[in-house]
Parts: sequence; structure tokens; C-alpha cells
Amino acid sequence: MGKLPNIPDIVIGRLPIYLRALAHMIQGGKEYTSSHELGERLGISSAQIRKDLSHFGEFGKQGTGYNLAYLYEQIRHILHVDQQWPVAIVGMGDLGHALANYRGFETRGFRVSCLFDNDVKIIGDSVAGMEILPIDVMHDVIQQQGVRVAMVAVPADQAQFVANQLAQAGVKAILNYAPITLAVPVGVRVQYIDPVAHLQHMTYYLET
Amino acid sequence: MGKLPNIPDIVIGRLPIYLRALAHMIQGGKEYTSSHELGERLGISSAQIRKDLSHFGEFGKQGTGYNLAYLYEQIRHILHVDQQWPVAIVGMGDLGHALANYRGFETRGFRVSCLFDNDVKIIGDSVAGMEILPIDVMHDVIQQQGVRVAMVAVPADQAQFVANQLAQAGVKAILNYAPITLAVPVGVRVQYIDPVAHLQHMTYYLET
DNA sequence: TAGATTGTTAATCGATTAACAATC
DNA sequence: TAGATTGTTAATCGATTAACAATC
Repeated sequence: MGKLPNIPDIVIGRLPIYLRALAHMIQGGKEYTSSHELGERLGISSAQIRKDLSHFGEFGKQGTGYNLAYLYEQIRHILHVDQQWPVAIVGMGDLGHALANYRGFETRGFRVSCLFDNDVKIIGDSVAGMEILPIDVMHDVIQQQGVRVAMVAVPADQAQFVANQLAQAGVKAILNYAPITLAVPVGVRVQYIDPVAHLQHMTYYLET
Repeated sequence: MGKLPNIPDIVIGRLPIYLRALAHMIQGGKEYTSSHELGERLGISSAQIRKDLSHFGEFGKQGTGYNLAYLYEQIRHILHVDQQWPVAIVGMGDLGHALANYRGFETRGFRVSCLFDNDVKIIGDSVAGMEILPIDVMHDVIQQQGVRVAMVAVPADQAQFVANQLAQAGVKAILNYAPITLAVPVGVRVQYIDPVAHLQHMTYYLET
């Protein structure tokens, strides 16, 4: 299992951005790109792109740059998204609905495979062709389906409880939409999406 | 206008996280915290928190730490969220609906003030007490309302066009949910929310 | 007072950039 | 060949951490 040693996490975080831009270029019919072109597009230096990629191998050719399809496949493989990960969604309010119906997962390595909520008024409802299940059965369903990735879209005061349940069921990656920092066991990763935090980051630079 | 010089952007990005945690502690009835306690909670070193805050002033007291209410107010002021910014939402699909109905903006410095879409089937519909307006009137409405912050929730192939329109109307901060990198004029800021990119970041560490 | 914790300095650590030989 | 661009090294830059005097 050729595990690569100690790549900086900040580099890993940029790979999805590269992947996204490569997909875009491929869709535009291009066949090759260069670190310069890619960097220009993303507002990143070409040196950084070459350095980042060099952690994983040699993907380009002097003089001509990178074959888009090849580099795309390589990064997909590195990120383990040359497969489809089943994903659970917990919390089927407006946001959960939006995520369940979002068409952008399939092509990028994920497939929503189960939906959970604890509101009896919506349990049993069908969303995106799936039935909303009660939290009680979450542990069993997640284990049955081998789910290791989940998105949490419940109110802030329930997010830690849900995260505990998910970790216990074997989930190793949590995308948390609740605006709180979660405590999770070692081996479980959390990424946060808090639109307000992003907005606040920008208003700092705005004159009142 | 006591503008502070050249604070690293990475520090600014952490302030909303601090703010979120402080709000949480205040709600829990606490009155004081320390850099150690806050750091523990957030998985950040206490030294970093003290260093970050020291860019803006002296907010603590030796021996006792930080008064929560005071520090909270100070950071709100620094981030310019001790006021309510009107925000436009462009793209009223599932995600736009979820954002329009989200109750988490008001307490954190924002107020959704107008909704836009270009789909005649939903233009005129009412969401969260607001009417969905056509993109044609976006420029005028945004100027009338003095909107300088917008959230873009349109399909990827329309996001750049929308961003251009927004910039032209005077919007200075764009939160972009479309999975593409936007090109915007100098003086306009963009933050990105791409759930798939976050998921891919985590699957790197997952065994296949 | 004794204990705790700040704000700050200096040291360390890590990430980014510039430069260039190699080579397509 | 001449031009372009890679992968890599070394230099630079910036961020984090450790340590501690000051002081509540």
C-alpha cells in the first residue's frame, strides 16, 4: 500500500481545488495545461503548484506541461475519489434537503446513501428517492452500508450528540454544518462549513 | 478611523471561530475564559490565541483571563459585525431556499434582504417573507438597499456571470457556493464553500 | 501572599518563492 | 535547434510555539 509519508495537510487541502479546475478545463475541451496557466486561474503561484504535485510524483513533461486527463486521474486516485463513497446525511431540514438533492456529488466521488432525522413529522418521507430514517436506526444502517463519511445538518445543540453517534457507528469523516466545534475521537476527521464565519471574515475588510 | 495595519489574513480567518466559541460559552452562562480553555476547546494552542488577539489590543487580565462579554464585543467590533449587513441571495434553488430560511444570520451580523433568480417559474414566489426578484432588477435593488454582501447559489455555469453583475452593482464580498473559482475586480473579496472539496480533503486520509 | 494567566519576545518550525539545470 | 516548462534546491518569508517577566 504505497502510503506517502507526511504530506503537509495544507497541500492536501489544495488538491481538491486543483481537481476542480482540471475538471473544468477538461470540460472546456482542453488537453494540456501548465503550472503557470493553472496558477493564474486559481490565484496561486506556479511554483507552489509544481511543489505541491512533486510530493506525489512527476506528472508533467518539460516543454509541454501536464496532460489534463492524466493529471486529473492521478489526483483523483491520490484523494481516493476514483471511487464512490456512500455518504449519510443527518438532519433533513432545508439544508439536508438541499444536500440530498444536490447533483454535484456523483461525479466527484460521493453518493448520498441514507438520510436521518429525529422529527416524526418527516420520518418516512421520501427525498431524492430515499426514505428519511429515524436516528435510532442510524448505527445499524451505517454499519450495514459501510458508510464512513457523513454530513451533519442538525441544529447546533444536537450536533455533538450526532457526532458521537456517528463516530460510534464507524464514521471517520464528518462534514459539519452546525456552527460549533465538535470533539471527536482520534481517527475521526471533521471539516466545518459555517457560511457566517466566511461572511465575517470578509466584513473585516469592509468599511462600515 | 483607527485602521489597524497589516494583520495576517489567517488571523482574521480565526476571529469568527473565536467569536463562535465565545458566544457558546456566554450562552452557557460563563463569565470568564482563558486562552488555555479557549484553545483546548478549539484545538488551538493558547499561545496562538494570545498572539492573535494581541494584534488588536489587550483584552485580558493576568491571573483571571478574559471577560467573555467584553472580548465578544471587541471581536464583533473588529469584524464589523456589531451591525447588521444586508445580504443578497442569488439563485433560489434548494440551497438558496435553505439560506433564505436559515435563522443563524441575524444574531451574527447579517440580514437577508433580497432574493434573486432567473427562473420565471419561481420569480414572484415568496420565501422567508421576501419575494423572489428577477436578475434584471438585481443591480437596481442592490444599489437601492446598499447591499455589499452577497451569497451566490446558482449553477456553476452561471456563477461567473452573476459575480460580474454583483461586482458591477457594488457588492464587495461574495460567498460563492458554486464549485468554480471566480475572477473578480480588485477590491471584491470571494470566499468559497464547496462541500465536495471538504469531503475530498478527508477521504485522502481514509483507507480505501 | 501564592497562583494563575496575560502580552510579548525570541526561537523554531514550516511553507512559499525564486532560480535554474534538465529535458521535452 | 529554440522555446517552453518541468521538478528540485536553496533562500526567503511568515506563522507558530516556547518561555517568561509583569501583574492581577
